[in-house]
Parts: sequence; C-alpha cells; structure tokens
Amino acid sequence: MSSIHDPKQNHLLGAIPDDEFERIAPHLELVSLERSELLYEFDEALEYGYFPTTLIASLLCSMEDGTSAEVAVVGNEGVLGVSIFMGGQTSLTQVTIQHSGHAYRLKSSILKAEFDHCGSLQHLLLRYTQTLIVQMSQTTGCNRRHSVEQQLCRWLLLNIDRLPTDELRMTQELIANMLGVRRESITEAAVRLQDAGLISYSRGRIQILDRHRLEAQACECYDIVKKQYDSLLADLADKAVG
Amino acid sequence: MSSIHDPKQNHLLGAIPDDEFERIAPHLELVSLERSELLYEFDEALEYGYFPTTLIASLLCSMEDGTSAEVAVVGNEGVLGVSIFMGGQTSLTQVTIQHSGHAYRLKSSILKAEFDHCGSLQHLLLRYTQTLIVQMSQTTGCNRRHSVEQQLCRWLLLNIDRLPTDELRMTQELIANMLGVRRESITEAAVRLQDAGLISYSRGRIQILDRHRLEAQACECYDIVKKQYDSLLADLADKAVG
DNA sequence: TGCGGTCTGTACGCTGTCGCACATTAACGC
DNA sequence: GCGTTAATGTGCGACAGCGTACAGACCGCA
Repeated sequence: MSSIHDPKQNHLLGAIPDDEFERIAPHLELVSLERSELLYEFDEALEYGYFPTTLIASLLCSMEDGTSAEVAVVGNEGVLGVSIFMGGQTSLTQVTIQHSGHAYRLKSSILKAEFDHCGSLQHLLLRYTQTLIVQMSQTTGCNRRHSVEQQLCRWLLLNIDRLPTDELRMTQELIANMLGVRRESITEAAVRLQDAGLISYSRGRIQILDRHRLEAQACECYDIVKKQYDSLLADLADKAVG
Repeated sequence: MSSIHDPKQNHLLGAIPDDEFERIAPHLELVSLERSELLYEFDEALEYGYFPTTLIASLLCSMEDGTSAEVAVVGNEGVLGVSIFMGGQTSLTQVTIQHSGHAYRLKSSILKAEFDHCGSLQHLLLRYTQTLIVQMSQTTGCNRRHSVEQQLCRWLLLNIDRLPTDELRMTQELIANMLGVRRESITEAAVRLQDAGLISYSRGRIQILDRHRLEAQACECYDIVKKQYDSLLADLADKAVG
C-alpha cells in the first residue's frame, strides 16, 4: 500500500496475525474525523467500531447540568466501541473527537463476529479493555484528590503520547471541558507551567518544552496509566512477532 | 441443597445453563470474608475470582498520599477479579470487603478455562464487566461535579440495593474512606439527611427510612448506574430461562 | 457503676475552585 | 492595514471541602 494511511498504524490491528487481519481487512473503511465531532452519544446504538490511527478521542461522562468530565482518552493504541464486543449494544459513554485525524471503522456486526472467533483479536480487545478500566479507575481517583495543575500535566502527557509531534492543538476552553473544570482554572495552571518553562502555548497550540519536568509535576496517575499501556504494547509486540 | 448458602445466590452463577454450572460447581469454594479485609492489592497476581453472595466489596483507587477513592461497588450481581478473564494476570484496582458476608471463589485457572469455552459464562462475564465500566465512568463524573451529600445518597442506595435489609452496618469513618472525603464531611451530610427524615443512624448502623426521597436527593449518577444493572439483570433472567 | 474506647457532633480558619465580569491580545478575512 | 472574533489574562467575592481540635454520646466490659 503506497498510501500514507495504513490500518496497522493502529496498534491493535497491527498486532493480530495475518490470517485474522485478512479476514477483516476488506471491511475496514478509512474515515477522517474532525475535532469536537460527537462520535457516540451515551446509550446510543453503535453502528461501527473505530480503530484510530492518527486521531485522539475522548470518552466523556456528561452530566445533567450540561458539564462533562473525561473518563479516558483513546488513540492509536486502542479501539472505540468496546460495548460492541462486550455484549451490550449501546455506547457506555459519550465519545467525542479531541484531535482531528483518521481511523478505520468496521461494521459492528463484523467486529462482533470476528471477536466471537475467540482468536487473537478477542484476546487483544479484552486486554485493551483492561487498560481502559485502569485508566478510568485512575481518573476517578485523580478527580477526587489532585489539583487542576496536576491533572493538566497528566492530560497533556496522555495526549502527547498519542501524537507523533510534541505540539498539541487544543484551546484551554476545550481542555477545561475535558477535565470538567473552569476555563480560567486551566489558564491559571497553564500560566504557571509556561512561566516554569515546561510548556509554551499560544492560541490553541501547546508545545511541550520539558517533558521530564512535566512528568515530575504530574501526579502519579500518569505513571500508573502509562505503565499499563506500556505493558499492553509489549504484549502486542509479542503477538505481532509470535 | 439444604444449606442456606447457594452459589446461585450470585446472579451470574444463577444465570448460566446447567451444563456449564455443573462443570465449575465442584470447584466452587464457599468463603466468609470480614469487613475491611484486603482482597486484592492493586497490580497483584490473582489466585481466585470471587462470586459474592452476601458480601459487598469495594473497588478502590488508592493514592500515594494514603487516601483512596472508591471506583465501583460489587455485590451479588457481579464478580471480583475481572482481569483473570480479561487477559491480564493482575488486579486492576485494590479491592476491600465493605460489608462482611460470603462469596464463592474459583481458582483463576478454572475461571479462565471456562471463560475460554466461549459459552454463556463468557457472555455474562463480559456483559457484567460492561456495567462495571459504566459505574466507573459515572463515579468519575460524580467525583468531579457533585456534592458530598449527593454522593452519600448515591452510595447509600448502591449499597442498600445489594443487601437484603434496609440497614447498613458502616461507620461514617469508613464511608468517608470510600468516598475519599473527610469523616466530618460525611457527618455533616448525614446530619442533614437524618434531620430531613431520610435516614437514621447510630454508631455504625444506618437505617434507610425514606428510600424514595433519598433517590430524589441523590444525583443522576445513581439512576444511570441502576438502570445499567437492571438491564444486566434482565439479560441474566433471560439466560436463566432460555 | 464506673472506665475506656469508639463513634459522632461542632467549631474555626484556610485553601482551591467556582462563577462572573471584563480587559487584553493574537489570528484571520476583507 | 482594519475590524472582527476567538483565545487568553485577571480580579473579586462566594463557597465547598479540608485540617485540626476538641467535646459529647454511646457501648461494652471490668
């Protein structure tokens, strides 16, 4: 394939054996999604599962009062629409696009059928779902105990890990929506981080200047989630070889 | 069985077909667990999965500073040790016993093997894991946006739903640990609820007096989680018959 | 019947975050 | 360039929850 797009840019699709991949490959459909797009509404029936390659999505818990809080972030390490194979038919959370990019989508029926083969894909999807659970759990604790600044550091790191660059295109307003805090609280924290030389930003572009110190500034939650994903990726690498 | 204990008091075990149940039944071992017991540590290898019948357990995210926050509560509708079948070998969260009682435990190897039969049990366990994800997601949002009093209402309801009585044996101190707040904050909220006639309590015994108003006082989070479980239980009932 | 410990109630000052209002600055289309 | 709009900066009062300290209430036990 001469295209710059390749389903195997998604770590899960990249890790399944050839025979399983060939079975679903004809059904994979490349889609481009823009920031702020609502991919799934909570409790909505799911037509497709999505395997992101370059986009980042956000799983949100949206409240009656109109506010929302991010429960997890999903990029090319994962899949959107876990309830398709988990057995429910409807989305477990609201899902929005946080960073524009591409994904390969697969009809729910086909994804479910392949899952039910009980092969490698099933194993990978379940293993991935597990990391998602850890991320959600850690986010819960983080919301309860840690400062906005710590959470911002965690959030920046989680996102930059899922992008090829060290620049994020994201306004403080949007970050505030993700973290479920005021825009001004993000501004205050961002000013401090910029003054300290950890990041620099202007009008929707955030540069990570000192990743190491940013990690030090973040709460332990980032480390825990990161380790979990690293162990998943190590698993995936094993699969891809073996 | 003349015993008052029966594995089928657990909704998941009660919903699998006879042939699958017979296969695991010889391996089920009744255990009695006491409040505050640490069942799993985070990231610890899991020797057993547990199907609670009368106990209630709490999945906790524990922080470096020694505090913790509950991410989900599990009773006889569920199972402890989802990572056994999800493919990781280690616990996704810390798990403690919140209310003394009984559970049937099953060696991890046997649980995993039965799961890999891709039969009814697999479907049920995945379906249950899904409700767990919804509960965790909602807890995340609740921690972010709702008052201690609202969270206390939610917590009381979630627990009372998993017990046969309308009395909870639980000190304010323990509730505070679960919700990740100060003991005094629970006292203040509890005083208000008692003054309003919704509950009455004394020294570790909490009576629910007006369940309906308690639901009204709780945030939407309880309803959402409850509906999710109701839909799971409806599924289970279908399975048990069909 | 009194004693010790556990559980609950209350008070006070502190801090982080909120909600709001408004000022300032950079990017973009014309 | 020029004005519009989106994005960011800042200030201020309000308030929920925190940490600490201590007082009362109830329970079991000697």
